[in-house]
Amino acid sequence: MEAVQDLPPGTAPGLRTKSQLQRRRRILQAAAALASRGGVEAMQMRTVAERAGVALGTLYRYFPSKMDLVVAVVGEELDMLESSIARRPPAAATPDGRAVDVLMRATRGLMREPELADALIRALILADVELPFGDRMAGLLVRVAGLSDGHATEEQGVLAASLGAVWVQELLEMLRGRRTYEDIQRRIEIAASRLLAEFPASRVE
Amino acid sequence: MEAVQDLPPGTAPGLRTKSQLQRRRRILQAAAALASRGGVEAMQMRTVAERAGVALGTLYRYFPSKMDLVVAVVGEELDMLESSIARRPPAAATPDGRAVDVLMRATRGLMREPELADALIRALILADVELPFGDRMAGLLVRVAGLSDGHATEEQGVLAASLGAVWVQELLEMLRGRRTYEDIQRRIEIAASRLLAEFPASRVE
DNA sequence: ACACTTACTAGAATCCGTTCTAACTTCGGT
DNA sequence: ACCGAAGTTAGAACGGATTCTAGTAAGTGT
Repeated sequence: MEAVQDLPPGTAPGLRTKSQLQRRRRILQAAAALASRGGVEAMQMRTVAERAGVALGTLYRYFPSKMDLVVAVVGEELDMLESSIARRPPAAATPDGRAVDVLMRATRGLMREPELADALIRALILADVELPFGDRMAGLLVRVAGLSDGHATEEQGVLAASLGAVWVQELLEMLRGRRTYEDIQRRIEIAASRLLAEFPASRVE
Repeated sequence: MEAVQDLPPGTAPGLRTKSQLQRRRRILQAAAALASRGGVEAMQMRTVAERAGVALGTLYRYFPSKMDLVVAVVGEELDMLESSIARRPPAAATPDGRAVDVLMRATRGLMREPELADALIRALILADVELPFGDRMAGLLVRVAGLSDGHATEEQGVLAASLGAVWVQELLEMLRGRRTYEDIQRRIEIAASRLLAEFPASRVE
């Protein structure tokens, strides 16, 4: 139930030897693979351990709880999203257009592995841990909406975070089978147009 | 993992005798009491059963899973919020003002029992069940924002639901200790002013 | 090489949600 | 008053996350 103090993203410190990095990698890989089909329930700690070729105790040394493991997996997915965005930045003309673009791209990515997505999103919401998720997503949106990374207004931050919250909620509804991709797109567009409309400038009609 | 088919809100059908209603009541009461301190983890099925003076099997007959139990408890809380609002409707002049009023009133209510709130919110978000929560809250917001209950635009519905999503997210952050009441108020106001600003009319500022 | 701290392993043990069993009650109809 | 269906009970049993234990391997400083 506690935070992952060690092993932050990137080249995780606290991992001295090469074999430890590899272990960590194997674990994350096994976890993601298992979750990809079967969802959370398929991703059992014993199974992950076994599949990663690691003792249960060791798994727990690397990830003190299942949640921590899930959070780490999500972190990797986010890394991928960010690099995808860096590779091919959203092209829309308006800030809200760009934000929608990014969110829908992420949505498509998640839809490709619904079980994984389900597991990840739920776990994230549940997480007691410092979740780099909401913040990271909000930061990403602020950035993408076209505000110089560092110095966003508080208001801008709040609005970006709000859009992120809406998105997460819509994803959950989708996972519950109550939204189609098109639903989400439409709804996110509506919310984004309100939340991220240009600040000082004109309002298109 | 499944929905509560029987026992909808109000006078729950499917409960023939008086003693069954009382059992149900005792269970819900015990559950809420346990969750009030100690949160979800304190609300263990065995404990609830014991404290309600009911066998474990019976508890499971009334509420097929812990989640169903939590959902029922939340339902009761929502009933209370709605009746509180009916008693003393929000007075603010603008739709977004009224929405903020309602949300902050709900926030205060939840803050009074943080452990309970934590348990309930998380469980709800997790729930596979048809959760009358998002919808109920969104409907409440639409209503309170001053749109004739029945015939809200799709856009209005989306916007109300969005504000609800933002609120839930902020609550979660609060429960994680990352927001104060004032934070939430400020942030909800910002989001609401964007999402629920008068539609055709002027924009202040 | 040696001692020592730290990491890893296999497996048992614990905790809690959930399911199952067998016997006992309660209720509605006759 | 009696019968069968449905509701209850105490308690055992099962499954999966998490914890604990004792012993083995690996890395570090001297």
